Amino acid sequence: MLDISFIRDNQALVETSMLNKGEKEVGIVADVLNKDEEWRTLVHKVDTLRSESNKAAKEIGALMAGGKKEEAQKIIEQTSQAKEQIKDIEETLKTVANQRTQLLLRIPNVAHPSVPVGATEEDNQVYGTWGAPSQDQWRKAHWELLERHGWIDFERGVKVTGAGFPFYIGPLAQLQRALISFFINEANNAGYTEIQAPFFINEDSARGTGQIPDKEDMMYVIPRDGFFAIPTAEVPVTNFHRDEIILEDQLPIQYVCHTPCWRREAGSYGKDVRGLNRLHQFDKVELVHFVKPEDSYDCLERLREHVEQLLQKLDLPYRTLLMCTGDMGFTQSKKYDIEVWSPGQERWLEVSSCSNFEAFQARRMQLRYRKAEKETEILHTLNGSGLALPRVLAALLEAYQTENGRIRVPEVLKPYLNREYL
RNA sequence: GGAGAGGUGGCUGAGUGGCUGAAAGCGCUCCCCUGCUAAGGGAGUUUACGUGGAAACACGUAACGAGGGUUCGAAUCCCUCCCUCUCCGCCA
Repeated sequence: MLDISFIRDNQALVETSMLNKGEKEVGIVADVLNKDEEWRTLVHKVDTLRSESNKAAKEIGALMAGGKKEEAQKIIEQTSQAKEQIKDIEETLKTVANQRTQLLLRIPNVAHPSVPVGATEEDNQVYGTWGAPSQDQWRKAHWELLERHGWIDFERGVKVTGAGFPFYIGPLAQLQRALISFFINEANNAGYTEIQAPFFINEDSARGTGQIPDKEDMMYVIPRDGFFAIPTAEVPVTNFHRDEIILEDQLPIQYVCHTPCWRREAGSYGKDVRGLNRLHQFDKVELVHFVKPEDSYDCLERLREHVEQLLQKLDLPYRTLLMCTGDMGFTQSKKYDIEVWSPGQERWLEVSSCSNFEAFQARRMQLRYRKAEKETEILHTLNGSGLALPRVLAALLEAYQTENGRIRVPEVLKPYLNREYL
């Protein structure tokens, strides 16, 4: 969420920024300012009344101690009215405060000036490309390869769980495990701390990173215990430091975390869901940063470079998109998507997005750091996939297939797999 | 899951109705003293919000696991929930 005083000082900017992100209900900016005004008036009122009643209570205490019961009784009678008034105001204050935050939570993060203004994915900028996408006609789509080798079992996945929950078998399972190790090792070498996180999160955590109230439908729910299955490791890892004050000299903090991710993907059916393109459960290695505000945009570039270099080492052609305002999402202020070339399908597959959230998540989470001068400030959070496994698997299988249908092992994975072919 | 104990500031740990945002100790910061070192003295040291202020800061309110309640007044009493520990049960 945004800082209310920032909204107060920059109403027009927040409104245009909302429109740029395709959020049409600009009226809520004015609404939140009105609510805030109302809220502050009430706070002032109730604080004054409480102050008076605190004073009275002290007087009563003093009188009682002095044995002057009657005088005390008099004051008690006088204050009983004020007490009711306080209760009333507290009641409305609670509602108003609630409405105020609800509105605040509906205002999206403001995009960085360097972000192109645009409505749809058409308006995303190609930030860079690497490698030469193969156009070989003979290349098969990964699902054909997997089927031929019997390395994936969708049918039994349906039997055991449902659509979108396949079994990975033999070499495919090994390949995925090798990739996970490779990604984590690369991150370790780049200074990330490896961390393993819970796969379920509670409501506060979901709110902290912005999954609710915006995107609750994407998550699987475990109602009996009030948990959500994580849609990405971003949620538990970012919430790791929720409600904390981190000392300045401990920053930056960077974590790498491998988890499965669960997404309901409600309403997404069609051709792009074939094979490994879109699943309800998939593995991902996630990179999460906590940095000082002044460092966050440098950090975003380093994060992007790290992720790109993973694909370079795997020798998989990719392109990097700078997402436009309309396509980048509620919580981000700037975001890159990295898409790997899938030569069997002849299309780009998104395998990572690297985002700067600035203080948007951290403010919700009360995640601060203490500066040397002792005052505290909300810090900035970033994250990026490094990388999402199934689509990397898809691109890799297609890119490393031979004409006779075998799959070569990429050079950097040989230490993990100890062979030439899968 | 059952029984019991407990949750207080960066840490340890007092505190069973008012003088406690919180004793004491430790830690930390600043200052003084000390010709090095050890030691000593003094001051400070939670957070959020509101109001005023350019700021320093001042004032007010709230917070002693969370949420309700009793009371003129609650860290202290009552209720619900969460969490931790010990024992039992159950298990990777």
